Amino acid sequence: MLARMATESTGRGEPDRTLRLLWRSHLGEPVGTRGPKQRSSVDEVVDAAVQLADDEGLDAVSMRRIADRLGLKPMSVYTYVPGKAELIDLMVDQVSGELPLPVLDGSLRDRLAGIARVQWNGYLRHPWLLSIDTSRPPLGPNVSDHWEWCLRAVDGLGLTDLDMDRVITLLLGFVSGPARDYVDAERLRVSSLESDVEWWERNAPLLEQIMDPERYPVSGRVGQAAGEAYNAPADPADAFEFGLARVIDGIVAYVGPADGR
Amino acid sequence: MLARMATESTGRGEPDRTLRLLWRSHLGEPVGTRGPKQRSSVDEVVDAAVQLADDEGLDAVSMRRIADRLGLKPMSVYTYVPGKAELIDLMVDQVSGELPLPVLDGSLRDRLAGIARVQWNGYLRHPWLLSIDTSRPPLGPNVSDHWEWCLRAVDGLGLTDLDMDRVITLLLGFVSGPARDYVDAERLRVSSLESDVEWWERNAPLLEQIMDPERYPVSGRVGQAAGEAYNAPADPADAFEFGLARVIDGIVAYVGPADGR
DNA sequence: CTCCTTCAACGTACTCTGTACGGAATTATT
DNA sequence: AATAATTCCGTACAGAGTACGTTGAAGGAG
Repeated sequence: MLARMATESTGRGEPDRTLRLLWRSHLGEPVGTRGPKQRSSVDEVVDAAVQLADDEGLDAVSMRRIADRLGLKPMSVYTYVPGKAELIDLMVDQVSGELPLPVLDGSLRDRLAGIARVQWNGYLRHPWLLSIDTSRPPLGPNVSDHWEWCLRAVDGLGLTDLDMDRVITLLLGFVSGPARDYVDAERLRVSSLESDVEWWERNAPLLEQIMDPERYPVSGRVGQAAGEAYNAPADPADAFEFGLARVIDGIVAYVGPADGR
Repeated sequence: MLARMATESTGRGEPDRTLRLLWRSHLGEPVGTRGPKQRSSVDEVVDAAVQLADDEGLDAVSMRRIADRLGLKPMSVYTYVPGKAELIDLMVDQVSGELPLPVLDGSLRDRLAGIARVQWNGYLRHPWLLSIDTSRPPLGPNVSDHWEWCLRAVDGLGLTDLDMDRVITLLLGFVSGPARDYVDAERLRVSSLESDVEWWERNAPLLEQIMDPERYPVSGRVGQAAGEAYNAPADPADAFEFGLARVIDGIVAYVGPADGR
C-alpha cells in the first residue's frame, strides 16, 4: 500500500519538526545539547533507509533493519527521526538531491524532454519513489531546487504563472506512468523464474477458452501485435518515448507559435 | 507500500488459479463438491474486501477484517482465495465491472475525453485503485471488457495496432496522476484537523527563513500565484482538465488530419 | 446403512511491522 | 556537586500475512 506522508506532525503550534529536519544542513546544529553524544546522525539514518529501499524495495525499510545497519537498537532510531512517515519525506528529498540539474538551453521541446528524462532516470535509480505518495512532496531543499529548475524551463514564454505550474505538473505526472510500468516489468523479469512466454504457454488453453474473439476482436488483434513486437505484453520504454512526444506536442501547441524565443 | 500483484501462482504447470477465479462466473461451479457446504462465497469475500477498501482504505483490508465481516475466522478466508495478492486482483476486476461503457460516438476528441472521464470517476469512487500496482492488470472479464471498449475508440483511424495500444496506454496513464493528487488532497482535507492555511501560518516564520527569494525566484512567484488561485498548493481537478486537453491535442495531432471520420 | 474420502473451518503459532512507555546512563549547565 | 536534559535501550502491544495440523461435516462407494 502507499506510504503515507508525514501529515500529522508532532507539535501543536510549534513549527513542523519535519521541516527543520529537511533543512537541517542549512539550519546548523542545535546548540547546547546536554545528554550523551549521538552515536549516529540523521544523515546516516536516511542513507541507510535509502540503501535498503534501493536494494530490497520500500517494504524492506523498517525501523528495525535501519537500526541493525547502524548498530543501534530499534527504538534509538526514533531519537533521530520522529517516525517512519517523516523518514520517508527525508528519503525523498535526499535522492532528489542526486538528480542532475543541467542548464537547460535549446528549444522548448528539448528542455521539456530533458526534464522528463531526468525524472525517468531518477525513477529507475530509485524505483521505490514510485511507491510513495508524492502528491504533496516534502518541502525540502533538494525537492525545492528541483522544482525551481523545472519551472525555469517554462519561464518567459508568456505563460501565466498558473499555466507554468500546470505544464510542469503534467509533464512530471506523465513520467511516473511508464516508469512504474518499467520497474514493475523489470522486477517481474528478475524475480520470476517464469518468463512471459512460459506463462502464456502454460495458460494458453484456459485463455483460449476464455478470450473468445467475438467478444474481444480489437483487443485480441492489438494484444497479438503488441506481443509479437515486444515479446511481452508491453514495452514501457517505448511507451515513455511515444507518450513524451505526444505530451510535448500538446504543450508546445498550447504555448503557441511563440515557441520560446 | 504498493501491493504486489499475484505474480507467483500456486501451481507448477497447472493453469493459474487466479485466472480461474477471475473468470469464475463464466466457468461455472465446480462439480462434485464433497465436504461441508461453504458458508460464504468468493463473491462475498471480494465484496467485503471492496467495501472495506472503499470505507477505510486499502490498509484496512486485512484477512482478519474480511473474515469478521463474513462471520468467519481469519484462516477460513483462505479457502476462498489463495492469498491477499490474488484477492486484490479480484477486487480490481470487480470494480472494473462498475465502470460504464457507453457507446462512444462523436469526435475523436470526445471519445478520448469520455474514456478519461470514466477512468477519473472510477478512481474517485475507489481511491484505493491508485494504491495498487496496475502495471499488469489482472486478465479478468471486466478489465478485458473495459480494455476492448477503450481500444474501439481508436480503431479505424489508420493507426497501427501498436499505436492504438500506445495511445490508450498514454491516456489512461495520464489520468492516474491528477486522480492520485485529487484523492490525496481529499483525504488530507477530511482527516487533518488543520487546513492548508493553518499549516502555512504556523510554519510561515520558518519557511520565510528557508525559502529565500534569491534561490527560488520562479517557484516562489508561481507558488504564490497557485496558492492565491486555489487556496491550496494545487488543484488536481484543474490539473486534470488542463492535462487532458494537452494530451488529447498531442494525440489528435499524431493521428493526423484524418481526424477519425 | 455404513464407511471412507474429501474439503471447509478453525485453533494455534510464528515472524514481522510501527511505536508507546519507562528506566538507565551520560553529558552540559547551574 | 547537584540538576536537568537527552540518548539509548528493554519491554510490550496491537496488528499484519499465513504455514500447519486438527476437527467435523457431507457426498460417493460398497
